[in-house]
Amino acid sequence: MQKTTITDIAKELNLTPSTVSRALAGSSRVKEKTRVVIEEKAREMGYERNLMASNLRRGVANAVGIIVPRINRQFFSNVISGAESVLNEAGYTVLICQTHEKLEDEKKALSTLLRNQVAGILISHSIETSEENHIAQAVTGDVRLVQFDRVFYDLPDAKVVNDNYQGAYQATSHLIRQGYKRIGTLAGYMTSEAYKERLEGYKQALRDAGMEIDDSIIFKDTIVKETGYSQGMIALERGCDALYSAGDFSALGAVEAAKEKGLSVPEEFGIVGTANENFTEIMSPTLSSLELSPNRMGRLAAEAFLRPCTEENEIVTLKMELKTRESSQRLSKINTK
Amino acid sequence: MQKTTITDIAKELNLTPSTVSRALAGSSRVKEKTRVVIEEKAREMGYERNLMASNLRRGVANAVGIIVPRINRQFFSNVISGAESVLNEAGYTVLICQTHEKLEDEKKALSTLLRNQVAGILISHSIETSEENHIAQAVTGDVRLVQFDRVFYDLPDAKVVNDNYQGAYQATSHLIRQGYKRIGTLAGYMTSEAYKERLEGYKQALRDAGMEIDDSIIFKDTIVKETGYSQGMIALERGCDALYSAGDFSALGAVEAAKEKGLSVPEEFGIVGTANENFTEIMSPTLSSLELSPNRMGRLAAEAFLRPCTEENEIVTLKMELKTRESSQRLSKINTK
DNA sequence: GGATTAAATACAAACGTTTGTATCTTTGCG
DNA sequence: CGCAAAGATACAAACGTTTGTATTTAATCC
Repeated sequence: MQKTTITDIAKELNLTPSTVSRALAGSSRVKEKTRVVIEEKAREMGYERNLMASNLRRGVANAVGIIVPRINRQFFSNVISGAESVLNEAGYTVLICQTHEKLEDEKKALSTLLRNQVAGILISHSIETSEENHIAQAVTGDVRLVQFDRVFYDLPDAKVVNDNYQGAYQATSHLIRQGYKRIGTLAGYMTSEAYKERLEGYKQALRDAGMEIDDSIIFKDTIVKETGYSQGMIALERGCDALYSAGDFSALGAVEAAKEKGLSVPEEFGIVGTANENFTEIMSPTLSSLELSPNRMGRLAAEAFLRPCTEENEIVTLKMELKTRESSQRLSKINTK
Repeated sequence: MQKTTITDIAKELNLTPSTVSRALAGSSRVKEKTRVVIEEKAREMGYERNLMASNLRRGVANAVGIIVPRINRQFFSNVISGAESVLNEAGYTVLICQTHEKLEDEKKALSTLLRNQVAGILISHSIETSEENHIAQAVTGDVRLVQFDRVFYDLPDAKVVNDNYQGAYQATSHLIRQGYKRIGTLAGYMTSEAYKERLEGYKQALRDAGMEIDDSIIFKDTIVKETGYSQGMIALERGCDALYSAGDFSALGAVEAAKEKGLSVPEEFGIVGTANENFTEIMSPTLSSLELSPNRMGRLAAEAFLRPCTEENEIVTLKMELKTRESSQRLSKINTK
């Protein structure tokens, strides 16, 4: 059972493929009446346009690639989900590649997508990626690039990012207002602008409150639970009574460390995480966290791609919202109002 | 800056496109020496095979589609992740579609994938999907189908499923051994074979223990936290002292219900969930749960697709492993050994 | 050394669409 | 009625590969 082609339809109706093609594309060059007949026949014969042929002829695929470090992270899968709805709506197919945080895989992914003639690439680079050359040189001419979350500001394309600075500032200020005196941070990977910005927000909040910045309680290069635990331990030993963590998993580790030290949270130790993972509401104590909007980020990234002649280097920034929960709520709610 | 084609390379070397094509495909019909020269030139000119053209000519794309209800569910994103590694390794591109649990979207996804000439489709059908006709008729001749997790056994293709029956049986038996006397179940959606099987496993465990099966404490058609809470409430009112839940989120809701009723877990109320979501270890009390192997399932589904002439209707079953945690561990560990 | 065979490469058609140009119809107008 | 101008459709080339067949070149043997 061969798939039906426009040539089949044309033969059936004593027309030419070109007319059929134009009819199905809704061109004004074919008479209303014949168009209806053609559409009817196409439906009847179960015609489905062969995208390979169409794309080949037109020189582009209506496919868009998305490159993320890991698809099975809550944040990224939600970004993808958001982008996918918008892109499907607009008639695009979505190709998804993971880099597993490896530069090598990122290069492979770019090349795969280019071979597939994608019309655009939405990318959040891997932790291993410290410079943007391979991205710049991969994306030539007719492929539109959009970066999200983890971005290189030097590339001339649209970007959608979290307002990491503002978020970290807000979280840290909150801890200060709660009366914590020695506030450290689990700062994450410094290869990523996102984490650098969070660190800056943290620092500025301390400065604005007239508090000292102590490098010995700024912990870098990790975002998982295990290292959150070990770095949390060290932080406690160095006298921290609060931490702003650039990730929720590391915050979780730090909470465990505090419990093990016999400290009560939030009375003796306060903490705010980032990302508002689903477990933050479930754990005990519940974890205060900065809420991101991954789905929204995905939608916006997709829209930035779709927008026809957007100005180069447009940057969309998404505010982060602090969800205050038990882990940092030392004063009663009334007092803080 | 036009992309280089095999014709460009051919001209440059005074050869024909066919020779270049064969050389790059590693055909034995071209001399070793010229192949090296061609490969060299191809690299030098930055050649990348145009997949649109290649696929068109060969009649298939080396792309595989994956259809899941939701990409941002821990379980499915891990399945995808597993499948993707295997498929990428084998030179396939992966197209991902979500159905949002809607039949309409599922049909759309199938049609999208077929238009893209995918070589195969890995699918886990939506909750709304109660029969398999649209899948059967979509997948004609040369498209290989593999179902995973939620499957229709009537379709003649490879399947990868969890051993739901065994898992539920194991979980329920565990609750029985712990001395719970009136064990209900949050059974999930009956449109899915997976949940039906879990229900059967639950029933059989009760039967084998000589316990009565009471339909009034078998709750159906829900897997989220909110309904877990409300159904949990009813279960408690009907005298349940334990529940096997076919999902972790509904189990979470039931735990909340028990807490609200002032019952201590696991002393007065025991519960086991399913899926081993990441929050099960984090919540308090920690939640016993049946562990699935989504990544493994993805890999196996991909391998089933790749396997050349596998027997039709091959079914791979993955054992579920009970992770015993606080929520069901009423007897001391020593006693249960 | 010429005939026979094998190895290497060239030729050309095909995949199904799209699209610029050419041809044929119809319509409107003087 | 005849002619120009639209209007509608046909023709044909092209997109970049792949692949069966034909042709050239090199190797082998008596």
